[in-house]
Amino acid sequence: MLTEKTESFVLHFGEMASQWGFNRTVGQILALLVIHPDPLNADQIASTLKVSRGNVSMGVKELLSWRLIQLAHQPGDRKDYFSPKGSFWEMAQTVFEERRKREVDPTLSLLRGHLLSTSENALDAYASKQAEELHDLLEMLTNWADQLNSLSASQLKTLMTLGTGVGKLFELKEKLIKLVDDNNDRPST
Amino acid sequence: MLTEKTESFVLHFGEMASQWGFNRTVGQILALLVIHPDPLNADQIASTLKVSRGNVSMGVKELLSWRLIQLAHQPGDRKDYFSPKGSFWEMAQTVFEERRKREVDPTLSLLRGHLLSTSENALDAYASKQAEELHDLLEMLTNWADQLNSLSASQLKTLMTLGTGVGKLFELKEKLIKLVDDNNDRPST
DNA sequence: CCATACTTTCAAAAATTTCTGAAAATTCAA
DNA sequence: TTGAATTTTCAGAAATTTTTGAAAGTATGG
Repeated sequence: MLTEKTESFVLHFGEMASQWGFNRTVGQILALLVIHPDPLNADQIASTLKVSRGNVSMGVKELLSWRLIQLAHQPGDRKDYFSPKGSFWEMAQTVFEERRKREVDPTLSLLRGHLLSTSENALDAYASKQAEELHDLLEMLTNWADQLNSLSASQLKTLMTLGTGVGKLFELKEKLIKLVDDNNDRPST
Repeated sequence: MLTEKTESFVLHFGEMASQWGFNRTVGQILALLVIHPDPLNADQIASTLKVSRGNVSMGVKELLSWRLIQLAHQPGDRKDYFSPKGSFWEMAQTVFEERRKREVDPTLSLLRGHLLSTSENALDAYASKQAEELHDLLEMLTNWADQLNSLSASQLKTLMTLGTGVGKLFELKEKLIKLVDDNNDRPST
């Protein structure tokens, strides 16, 4: 039995789930486990979310395969109990990494394939040029994402307490960019 | 008529499209326009992708509403011709920004709602604590994303030519973090 | 105006995804 | 072993999303 606030939280994350590569039930299960202080078993999840037992079994299996939740047992109870695994940040890191593997890496491979083969006509030549540009952008973005993703929870916490300090870091970065820009613009003067 | 390479590119982006909030046809249309050196009209798109005229009309309408493509006319031809609007980076910026508005901002609002209201019981108290933690993480991540998203194309290009220099920036950042960490850890020594 | 060229709309069909629930499989205490 | 408790599977049902294509709508040159 959920309070109104909690229910809205769970329903909202059900709706958001598809954006993150899960279906609604999977999102709701994760949300429920995250806002609940104690581990829950599959029957509790099913009755709370009003979905079938089989659906919970599938959802829980998927969340385990993403390593977003973990299994535990209560003494004297044969049921499986589930709880979130790691902090929000660790969960986000897991999802980012997995999605990069599933979606970005294959795209980069495809684009590299385009670069290797030579083009016989003008259409192909233009396509190759575009493929290269997209490849470079994607590679650059994934590099940045990897850097961010490699931050430990404690490093992130520090950054968060820094608050506007994060902005400061970017100001610094911009100065550096400007410096390089200027060098590039007048290499001969 | 697409070459094999170009066709694989278009089909791949059709598959990827759902990850970016579009349907397959919309992804294929955008990919086709991006890889093609000249603007195409709706009939050309429909016959190349082998989808109905109506489907192209819907897809093109959506891409226009996202400002990812633009409309132009050829002299002496009443048909509408379409071409991508802006660079890959500008398109990525557009999609990021729109998705933040549609997906992240509502989530932050919901979480803030949880923070405002007081909790009557232990379950609610725990839920509020979790909501706050997630809120702070999301807000921090969107701040970073906004900073990255605010880079101009030329700034980005400079960063790309820097190559491993990007890594250097992060090393610098880590030194700064460490500095603050150390101050926090022993405030009295 | 009108006729023609073109675009949009949208109800229904098709395709795809998700969910259910009964049956099969597994686990474990006795 | 056995059998009760529990989980998993998966074929079909339900829900949702996408696509089609014919009809309605719009614009333009004559």
